[in-house]
Amino acid sequence: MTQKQEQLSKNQQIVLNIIEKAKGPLKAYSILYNVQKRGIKAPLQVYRALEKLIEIGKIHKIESKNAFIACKNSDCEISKATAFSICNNCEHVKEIKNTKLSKYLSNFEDNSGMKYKKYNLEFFGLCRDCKLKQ
Amino acid sequence: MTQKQEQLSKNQQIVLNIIEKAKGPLKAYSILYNVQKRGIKAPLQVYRALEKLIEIGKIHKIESKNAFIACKNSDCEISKATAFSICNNCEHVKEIKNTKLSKYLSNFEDNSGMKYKKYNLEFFGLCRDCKLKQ
DNA sequence: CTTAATTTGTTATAATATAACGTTTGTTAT
DNA sequence: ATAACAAACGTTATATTATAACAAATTAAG
Repeated sequence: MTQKQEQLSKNQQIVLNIIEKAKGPLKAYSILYNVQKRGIKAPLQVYRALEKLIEIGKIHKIESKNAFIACKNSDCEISKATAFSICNNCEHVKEIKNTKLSKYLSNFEDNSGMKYKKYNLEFFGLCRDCKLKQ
Repeated sequence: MTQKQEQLSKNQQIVLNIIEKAKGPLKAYSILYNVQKRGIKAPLQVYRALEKLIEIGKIHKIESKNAFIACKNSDCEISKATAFSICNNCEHVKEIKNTKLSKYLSNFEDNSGMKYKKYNLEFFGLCRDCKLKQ
C-alpha cells in the first residue's frame, strides 16, 4: 500500500468532518457555528482549515456562493480541475465527474497559446426535480 | 436597424465607463473610490449599477476575484456563457472568445440529464509574459 | 396626466475574509 | 534526546465585500 495518508491537524479534521457530513456546500460562518461546540472559536481558525483542505484537494470552494463542499472526485488528489452543476432554484450543488469534459478543458488552449494548469467551471440551470415542479 | 439600444441610467453609465476604461477587472470599492468625484457616494449605488450591468451583459463578475470586467464579447448580448483566463502571477484577466469552447459547454449534459442555461469558467495559469520571465 | 416601475440617495448593518502577534505542537537532522 | 525549523493554534482587531430598509426622485407607459 503506497497510499499516502494525509495527516490532518485537529482543526482541519473537525472542519472536514462537518463539510463531509453536510448535504450541500457550507458557508464559512455556518461552519464556525457548527464547530463551536468542538472548541473552534474564531473565523480565522475556520478559514485556515479551509485553506489547507482546499490546498490538498479535500474540499472545493464554490466561488459563486462563497461556500465549501467536500470533494467527491476521489481520483483528483490535488484538485485543480473542478466543475459543478448548480440548481438556480433549490441551490443544489453537485460536482461533475466527466472524463471527457475534464480532458477537454485540461487540454484547452486559447489563441494566445496560454496553457492552463487549473480551472473552475460552474454550470447553472434547473435540476431535474425543480424542472418537474415548474 | 433593429439594434436595441440599451438605455443606461446615469449611475449605470458612470460605472460602466470606469470599468470599460480599466485595463483589468475592478473591485467594487475601487470603483466607488473612482466615481466619488462624479457624485456616487455609497457602495449600494455601485452595487446596484453593477447588478444591472451584469444583467444586461455589459460586464461580468470574475468570481474568484470579486471583481468586475467589461464584456469584450460583442455578440453575447446577454451573457450567460462566460470564460476567462487568469494569470496567477500578474493577475491579468482576459475573456476567452472561442466558439468551439462555448458550443461545447453550452451543449454539455451531465449524466443526470440536466441541461444548463448558463455557465462560468475560469482558467488559471501563467500568461505568456509571465512564463518567459520565470 | 397619472399610474406604475425603476432608479436614486442615504443610513445602517450583515456577511465574508485577513492582518498581526505570540504560543504551542509537530518534524527532521544531528 | 534535543536543537532547529516548520506548521498549526489561539486571540484580538480590523479589512473587505455586500445587502436591508425606507423614502424621494425620475422615467416609461397607458
